[in-house]
Formats: sequence, structure tokens, C-alpha cells
Amino acid sequence: MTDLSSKDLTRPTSDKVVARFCPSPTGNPHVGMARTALFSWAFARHHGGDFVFRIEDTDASRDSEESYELLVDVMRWLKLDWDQGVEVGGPDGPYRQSERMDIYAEVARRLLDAGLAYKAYDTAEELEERREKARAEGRPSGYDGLHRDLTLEQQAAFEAEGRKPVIRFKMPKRDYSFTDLVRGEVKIPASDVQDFVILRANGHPLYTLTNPTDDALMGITHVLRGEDLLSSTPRQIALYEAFAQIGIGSGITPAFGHLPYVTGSGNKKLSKRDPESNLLGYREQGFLPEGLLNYLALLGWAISGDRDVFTLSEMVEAFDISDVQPNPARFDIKKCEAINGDHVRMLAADDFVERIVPFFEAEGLVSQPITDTERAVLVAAGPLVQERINLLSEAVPMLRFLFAREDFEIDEKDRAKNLDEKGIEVARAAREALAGLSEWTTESIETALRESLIEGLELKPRLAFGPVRVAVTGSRISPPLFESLELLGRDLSLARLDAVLA
RNA sequence: GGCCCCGUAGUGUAGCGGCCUAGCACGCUGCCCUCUCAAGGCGGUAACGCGGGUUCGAAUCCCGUCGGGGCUACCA
Repeated sequence: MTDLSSKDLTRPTSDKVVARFCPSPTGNPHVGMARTALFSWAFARHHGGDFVFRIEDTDASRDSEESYELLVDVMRWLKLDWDQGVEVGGPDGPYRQSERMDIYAEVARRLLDAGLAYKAYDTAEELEERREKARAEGRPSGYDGLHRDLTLEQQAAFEAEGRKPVIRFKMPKRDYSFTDLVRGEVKIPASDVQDFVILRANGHPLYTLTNPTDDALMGITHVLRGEDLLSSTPRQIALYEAFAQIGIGSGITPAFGHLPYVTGSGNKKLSKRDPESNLLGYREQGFLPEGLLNYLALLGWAISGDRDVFTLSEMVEAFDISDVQPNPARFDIKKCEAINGDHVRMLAADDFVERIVPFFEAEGLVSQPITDTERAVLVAAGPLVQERINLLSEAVPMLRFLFAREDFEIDEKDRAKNLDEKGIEVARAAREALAGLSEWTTESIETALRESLIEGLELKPRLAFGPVRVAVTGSRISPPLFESLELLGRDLSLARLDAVLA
């Protein structure tokens, strides 16, 4: 550990807005996290400020490295870029708390030296017993401050017993109030403030210390975080005041904004384990980052009363944290998909193709990487499916028939329904009409089929084209038929009709 | 138990004392368009948790109540 005892930990004040996102790398990144990141990012961008991406991994476990990478991956996928932080660096790094342990130790030491924190020797059992009693008597159940004013002799006595102290911060006993950016005035009465642990007995710093320390050292001006942290805000405020006294950070206290929860169905908080909360899962399902972010923004914020589809830059332009709703929102996958569909339709045709390519590669329908000929098929077919899907992955079943060869299969249910005796008769007529075509275009195919089936067999369009569609595309649901036939090509189209006739 | 936060249709929101016979979107649903599925167009369904105040007037302000959530760790 580096000795920082003589290091200057102050920093100049600045008018620039600095917001941050500082997740703890545990489990899979979830949607509530993404929304917090989005709001904080949009806030920073709207005000032309900096966005800091820090990782709070003091509690590092085995899988935190993997989680860390997932987090970075997700942020990049969402295109929530950061000016300072992990991977990109910055003036106040490092940005992973596990690499900043010497700083926390030093800050704790200075707090202790200044008499703003103290050693407490209570055992877990003693604490528990007093907590129970307090609760039974209707008093607040936090730390009662028993060891706040221990004399050196008393401390020595505890040490002699072999007890190791935790370091507790000495909360000034007063009412705390602050103006929450999304909730307005919040007041916490003095009766509910207790001294909290900043350093464990084993010397490890806790979140209660590391988070405010880093915010102070990184010049964070606006703290946007989950509402679960609302009642611990007095701690941060008091700690900031202490920092100002002993020259840590810029001496100013940041503004706080507590974002409401995103809940799942029912009223439970969307947990990290919840499959519907798994962010990477959304990417795999074919959500667009633009679409997901747009939907997430709608959970607590509205760009106006009569519009809910917008781009990220429109959001940045219009975003005002005071417009954010304080009440929790339920995540509705149906609406999320609908919004995503709107964004799918907003994509430029060539962009759309680029976005669906990975799904075809992953399914093994095209080479990996895709060849130019295969890409050309998607370029031609793209416009046919772009307006019919909400999720990118839905393009795969719809266009599978264009890439299938020996493995081409017809959905059995659809076959039974459309290719009965009558349907096969229709397919035969279609085959005959198509075989004689001199040119293979959407127009000529349509003309031939209409003449032969609608006029010739006097069928309703629905009954005429259904069997052909199923025979050729393998499904009752497909892109427009004539275009599909043209794209598939004469030989394959006729072969597929032959196959159902055999 | 104590403290804090929240409460408009099934869901997300608009609404900041009169423009509200409460708007928009998703969902559900009827019709139109149509070669399937979509997309698109036109309709329908459905809400201010409850009770008191304040006011000429309240979804909007105040109080209470009920309901939901959070915190109350040597987790974050």
C-alpha cells in the first residue's frame, strides 16, 4: 500500500456538472441499473458535463471480474459513453475501488485523527442484544453510540481482551434535510441518525466510506441513484461536511436525486436474478439499444404529453431531472417490445441489415462471417421484414426459407391446414403457371398466379396464396409472397412446389 | 417497532387551483386496408385509493386514513 499520509486530497471547485454511475459488479447487469445509468448520463449530457463510470468492487468476489466485463460490455452496447472511468481512465483514477484501498485507509485515518470518527469495540452479540431491546421499546434500532466517547484506558482494556475495533463515523446529532432533485424536501429527524461503520475490524472499508470518498475525490456534483439509498443520505451529507473540515475534495456537497425502483410484475423489485431483468438477454432477443433505452426512459420520465418515441439525442436535449416521477414503475415487456419495434422501423435500410446479420450468423443460416452473396440476399429481403418485426431476432424465422437448402422444413401445423387435398391442387396449378414464365420478377409472378389461381380456379386470394406460401416459405406467416418467390429464385421455388406435390 | 419515500385506467405517463365531460401510449377489443403476418387509418374499453378540510372552484393545496415500497448490517 502506498503511503498517502502527506498527499493533498483537496481539489478545486468547478462549475462543471459531473455525474456518475457506480455499480457494484455482482451478478448480471439488470434493467434498473441501466435506467439509473441512463438518467445520470442524460443529466450529464444535457448540462454539458462529464459522466464518470466507476466500479464499486471493494467487496470483490470470485465472479466480480466477469461481472465487471459484462458491465462494460453493456454500457458500450447501450452507447452510454463516459468521459472518465474504467477502461478510458481520467485525472482521478483509478476507477475501480479495489485499486483504491490505500486511499480509503488514509481517509479513515484522517477522520480518526481529527476526532470525526472513533473506534468501537462492541461485539456482534452485544450489538444485537441492544438492537432488540431498542426495537422492543419503540426506539430506533441503529447504533446507540455506546463507544463514542471511550477513554484511552477503556480502549486499551478492550484491546487487552483481544477485541478488534471497527471505525465508526461520528454523526453530528441534528435534523438533516436536503432538497432531493426528484422528490423535493426530505427531512430525517435527529432521533434517527446513528454513527455508522466506515471500516471493518479487519481494516476493510465499507460502501458508506468508499462511495462518498470517491464522489468527493472525483468532483461529483450530482448524485443520481436508487431510492434505496434515500434514507442514508444524511450520512453522505455529514461525511461531506467532515471532508470539508479536513480538506478532502472540493468542500462542496453534491446534490442528490433518488430515482424510483423499476419493479417486475407484482410489486417486487426486479432482482438481479430475474431473467426479464437481464440486460444481455435483451441484446440476444434482438432489442435495439435505442429501443430499450427509450422504453427505460419512459419509466419515470416523459418527453411530452402526447409522444413517447424519441431518439437519445432528443432525450438529452429535453431531459430535466426535476421532471422525473418519484413513484416506482413496473417493467412492461409488451410495451418495451412495441417501442423497440418503432425504433426498428426508424432504422435506415442498410443499418437494419447490419443489425440483423449477427442473428443470422448466430443461427448458422449464413457463413460466419457472412459472405457478400448472403448479405445481398438480406439487403434485398430487409425491407420486406423491417416493418413486420419488433425484435431483430424475429427476422430469422421469417427469412429462414431464403437460406435453407436440404434442411428446408414446412411447419407441420401449417402444412396440415393449408396443404390438404385442395391445397395441393392449388400448388400444382401454381407450379404450372410459374414454370412457364419467361422472366422471374415480382410483377410477372403476381400476374401469373392471379391469372391461374384467382381467375382460373376462381379462388379467394387468401385460399389461393396460402398453400403456395406454405409450400415455398414453410410457414403460414411470411414476407409478401410474390417478392419472396422472386428472392428465392425460380429453381428453388419450383423445387419446393414439386416437393409438396410428390 | 422506529424513520423515510410513494399512491391518475391492467401497465407507463400528461396534468403543477378553473382550458379536465381527465390527454397520450402499450395492452385488450371492433372496423377499414390487405396474398399471410405486420405496418397504417378510424372507433371502443378503462383511472384521479379512501375520508375530511381550504377555496366561488381541487386530480392539483392541507390533514388524516388505508395500501405499497425502502432503510433500520462489520451488504451495496
